[in-house]
Amino acid sequence: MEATSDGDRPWQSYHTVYTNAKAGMEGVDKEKVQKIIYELSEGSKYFENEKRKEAIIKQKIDNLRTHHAKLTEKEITHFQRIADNRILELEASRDLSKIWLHIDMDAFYAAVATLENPSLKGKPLAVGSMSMICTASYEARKYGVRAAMPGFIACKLCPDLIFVPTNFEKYTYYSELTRNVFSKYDPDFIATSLDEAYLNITDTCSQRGIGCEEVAVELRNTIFQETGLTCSVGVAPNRMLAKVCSDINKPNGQFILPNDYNAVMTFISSLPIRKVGGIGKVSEQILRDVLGISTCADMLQKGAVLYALFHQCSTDFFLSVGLGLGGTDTPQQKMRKSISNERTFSATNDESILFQKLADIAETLSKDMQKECLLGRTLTLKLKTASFEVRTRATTLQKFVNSKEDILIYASKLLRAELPLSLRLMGLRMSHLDDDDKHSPLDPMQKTLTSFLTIGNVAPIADKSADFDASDIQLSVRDYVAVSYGNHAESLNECPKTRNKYESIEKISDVSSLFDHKGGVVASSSSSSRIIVEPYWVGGYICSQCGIEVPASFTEERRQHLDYHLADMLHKEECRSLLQSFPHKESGRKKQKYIPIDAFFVKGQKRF
DNA sequence: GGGGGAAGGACCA
DNA sequence: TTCCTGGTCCTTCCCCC
Repeated sequence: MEATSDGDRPWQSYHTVYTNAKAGMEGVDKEKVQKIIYELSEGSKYFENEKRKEAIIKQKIDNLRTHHAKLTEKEITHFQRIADNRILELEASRDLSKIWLHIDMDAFYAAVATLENPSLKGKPLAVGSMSMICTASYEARKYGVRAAMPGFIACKLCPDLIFVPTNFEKYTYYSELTRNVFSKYDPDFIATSLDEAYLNITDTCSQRGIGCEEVAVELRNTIFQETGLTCSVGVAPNRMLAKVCSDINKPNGQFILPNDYNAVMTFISSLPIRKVGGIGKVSEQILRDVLGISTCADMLQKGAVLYALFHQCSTDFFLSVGLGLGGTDTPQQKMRKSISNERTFSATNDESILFQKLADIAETLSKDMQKECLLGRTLTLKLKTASFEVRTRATTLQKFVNSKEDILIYASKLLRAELPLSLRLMGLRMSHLDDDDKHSPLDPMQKTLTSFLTIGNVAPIADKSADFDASDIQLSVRDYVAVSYGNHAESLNECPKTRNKYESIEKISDVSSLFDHKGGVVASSSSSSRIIVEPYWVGGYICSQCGIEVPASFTEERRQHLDYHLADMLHKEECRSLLQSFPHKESGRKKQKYIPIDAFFVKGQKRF
């Protein structure tokens, strides 16, 4: 992509991930592929954005080169001492006692499609669509077609390419079959995706008195018998090396790296850094162009300069790669740190379309979170403009949420602040995650319905009979909103941990009966715990709160309108709550000014 | 200076 | 005719205490 001297072959400097060799692409005419990709991309907005990104990386490389050139002898000696000490420490941590096996299903999605439809066997196949390919069969890879490549480019590379849509239900089914087999060799196996896993086979080898090679063969045969699918396996003393090894004899093969220091060091000495997980296109380019590093062994030789130019954690990683070290212990169950959903669409600046899409994404995210019983506190809106510029905007909430309504209220606010804008992608991410159980039923961060009812202004038509106990219905504001959407409560029930919380909720079939004549909120409670509901559409098109008329076809406008009233109602209750918490001051003071609803969404604002 | 939030970016399949 | 992902984690910067 950078300015090139060979003006008649500009594609040679267009670096894309698609031109990197992946298993099954060894015999590909790289230049031909590069030329086609270049010609199809040139002049597009995507291309322009790639150029922009490339320029940033080039600038970074130039800065690092300058920094490198300025290093004094004294500094290099200093950093060499640090690197030498660190290498000794890392070496001391080397553990050659474990046998790790990495298993990777061969072109998994494409293989499942072929299994279901044998007529596809031997044909170039792509799983995905014209906009993006998830996996390509080995026959397609011969043409340079690969995962994460746009379908229209793949079509040019391979005109006979057959497209098959994704089917995650089937992938999950076959993945489960493979996992049943994995658990027989290591009950604590680590699944990294539907088609990949790490197995610690140390115990299996010693208990059965067989070698790791035999285990690998047996495992692959069993997988094939159980699923009809082939896989590739790598065996090594740690997970980093096992992963590299499984890629060597793909497809349907295996590679064993013995648990021997010399074998590991010989293997690693000529290994290109790009083969190592965690080193991608950018890291490879920086290490190569700044320091001339291309193999793992180079990392050790350049340890001092690495420490001088990069952060310690990065350099520690580089040195451990140079020593062929990797994870050897089975890690504790890794907690998910975030959960997200995003969608690409034809670029548009039509706000109604954008808000509708945002609502769809919020719904998907909410369902995903509820399935995993997760609550989140930081919501990030991701936007990709028509010119491929990516922006993220985040907000941290005062409470943990996972309902579509909560997510949408805050997401809409974030989006509104960015408009007008022509977008081609929107995404929502929830981070700052916590387990649902921790917040139920008495999470102090969440407003309970009990407190809601005792605020005073939402007149509780509480049944004061002996069997009513407000603590029985410790529902948060989130719950209150969720319950008010009848079908939404059902989706919450998907989560077994939360199901009990909602079992006592009576489904409200006649919504209108729960509103007073002014359209206000009425709460009632009895042993069956009747719940507050939100505004509704009188006659199907008149808002019960403000009387505005919005036809049924204006789905998004109606949704936003109801969201506004809900947020407004909650907000007013908060204000009243605040006023009531200082009753002794109220009489002597001017009545507190109504706080604008926007104040609730202001970044970082403390909410009472 | 440390912790936490926001924004951007790298990596992977 | 047109068409370049989705998900996650990490790093960096900045602000506040």
